[in-house]
Amino acid sequence: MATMTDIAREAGVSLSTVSYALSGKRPISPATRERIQSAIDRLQYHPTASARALASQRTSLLGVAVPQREDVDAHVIMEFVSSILTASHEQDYDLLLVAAEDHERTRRVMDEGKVDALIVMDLVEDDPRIPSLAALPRPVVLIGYPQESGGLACVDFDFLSGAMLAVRELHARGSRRIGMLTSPAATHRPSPTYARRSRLGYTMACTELGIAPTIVEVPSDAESLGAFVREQLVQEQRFDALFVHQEPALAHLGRAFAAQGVACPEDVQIVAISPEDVAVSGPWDVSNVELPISSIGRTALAMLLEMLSGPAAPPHSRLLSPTFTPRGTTRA
Amino acid sequence: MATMTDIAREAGVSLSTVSYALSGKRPISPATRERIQSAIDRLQYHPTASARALASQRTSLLGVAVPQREDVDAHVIMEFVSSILTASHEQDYDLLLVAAEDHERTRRVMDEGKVDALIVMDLVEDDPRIPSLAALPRPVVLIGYPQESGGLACVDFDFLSGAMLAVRELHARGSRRIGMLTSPAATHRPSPTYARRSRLGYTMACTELGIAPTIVEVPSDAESLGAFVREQLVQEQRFDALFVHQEPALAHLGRAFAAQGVACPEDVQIVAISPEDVAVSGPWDVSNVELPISSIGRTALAMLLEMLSGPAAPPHSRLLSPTFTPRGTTRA
DNA sequence: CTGTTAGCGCGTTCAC
DNA sequence: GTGAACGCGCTAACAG
Repeated sequence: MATMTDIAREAGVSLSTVSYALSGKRPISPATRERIQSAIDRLQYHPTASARALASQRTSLLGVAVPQREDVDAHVIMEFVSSILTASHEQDYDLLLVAAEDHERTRRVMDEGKVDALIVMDLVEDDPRIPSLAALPRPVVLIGYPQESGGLACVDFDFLSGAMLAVRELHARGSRRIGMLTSPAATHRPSPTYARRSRLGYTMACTELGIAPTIVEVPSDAESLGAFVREQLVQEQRFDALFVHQEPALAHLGRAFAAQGVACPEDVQIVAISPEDVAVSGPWDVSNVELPISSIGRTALAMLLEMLSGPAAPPHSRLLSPTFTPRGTTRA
Repeated sequence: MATMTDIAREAGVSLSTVSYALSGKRPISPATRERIQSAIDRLQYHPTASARALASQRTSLLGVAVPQREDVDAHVIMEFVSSILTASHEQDYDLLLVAAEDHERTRRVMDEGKVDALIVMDLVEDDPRIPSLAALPRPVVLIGYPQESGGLACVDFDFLSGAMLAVRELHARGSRRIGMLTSPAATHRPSPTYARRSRLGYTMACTELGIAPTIVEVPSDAESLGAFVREQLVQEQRFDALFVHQEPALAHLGRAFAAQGVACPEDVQIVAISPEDVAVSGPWDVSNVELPISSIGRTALAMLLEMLSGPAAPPHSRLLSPTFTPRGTTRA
């Protein structure tokens, strides 16, 4: 491997001249610049990352803690990672992956200066990692919005506003018995930070509109959802609209509607919070409040880079605003 | 940030003693070992990764080139990454992610010594990156088995043997008109390295068994597969068994069978090549030849580490042997 | 068993 | 505009 010294010798100049020619931090005469470049090409020179990192105190690497638990949607994780990866390459950073479950390792990666900053995905309420992350000397951004973030920067979708928007849209389209469908709250396991927020937003919107909130928790399998449709929609006719915050339920719900003759949007309107692709991939095209995965990823990265540039802005959270997209499951 | 020099002073020993105490490359008396450890704790010392990398010529980082194209299954990619991540952590390596599409960057990461070795996923036939990868001075392992691998190490599932196994199992269970169902060969786009191999295995097995091979190419949407079932299975009764190498088709196929009254496994038996989770996630439980994603990932990592340890074994490929799991779509 | 010393390759002062 | 010198924090000979 050729070093800068080799280039200097080969080009007949001094070491620092090569350095300045490469960094551009000082004007270099076109002539020597030329000879240096040709030496670089000839010797196949590439700056050594670790030497550069040692001298400059920056690695051009960003850490990303990715969850590996079975119960988080691999597609969503992949889209987060992918958006962050693309954005970081644009800023000339590479990504260092660590398993979120291995928090010891996540810490080490920061402590040893393997990365310049860190993004942590899949935060949960009362996440035990928060104090430890807050104590780190380098920038950290959380994806998720825990109630107690320990002063850490957070980026997430604004689930509260999103839920309110969904309810208002259903209300504006004539529905008055608007239920919320969601997964059973896991009291034992840690709960994602968004679970509480969407419920709260739903309840607030109902209160604001003067209608009674009803949160229905149903497991995400076909049988449970079939039973829900039969009992609560067909027999009791309890709801004329559903706000669904439960992505895996959407497809089953659509089939249950079809099987049991529930007309949508005539009998029951539906608005979901979901990424666009799951809204349109099932048996029907679901009107939704968009969950902007890629935007969250890009925003998290942008925030991290701002923090790296300098402690300009005080620590804060960014919650992405909701947008509603009417599709086949709501009336005009 | 405390440095090793600080520790040495604090513990009243020499710099190298600290280094050796940490690396364990030299016996240290329990007494001084103790004082060093206490100094480390007291000063919150952590070795600096870049300095260590510069001096030791190894980064403890492995590169992984991940594809981001829409047409590769995010789940599969995620499972590859996840298995490699877990395995590398076990060997005390971290993973550096690069976008496979950005091959320029992939090269740079190797050339600048940001990683010790590289895994490249999602190889295609005549992959243009192969010559460039083969010229790299550090170990490279491909996931995939291109016809011309340029002497690079490859790891993949043995699709040829897998297809043969599938056909034999169907034949052993009484089927004689065994068709192969797969995605249309994209003549324009690059084709994954496994497409040809499973077709070849299917054809070879048929020949071996003295039956006529028929490869049917159907797009993976519900309509196309419905039409296929109606025309070729219900009307023509062309096949009494299908070997399916087309994961996204399985669920649609199951629903089409149900809708059109094709009895499985009575009328038509089915064996797929697929990961277990997709085999059992659809409307039926499909007998399958397992596509062992995690094993491929772990094997690729193991191979990389062997290459890093020393050029013991000559360059070679590893193809994982198929296993058949009977489920609901084959007879006893 | 422990100290001393010279690099690893690059960044950044200084004087020339 | 250019060259020499030192430091980043750690590793690994080479002594003792």
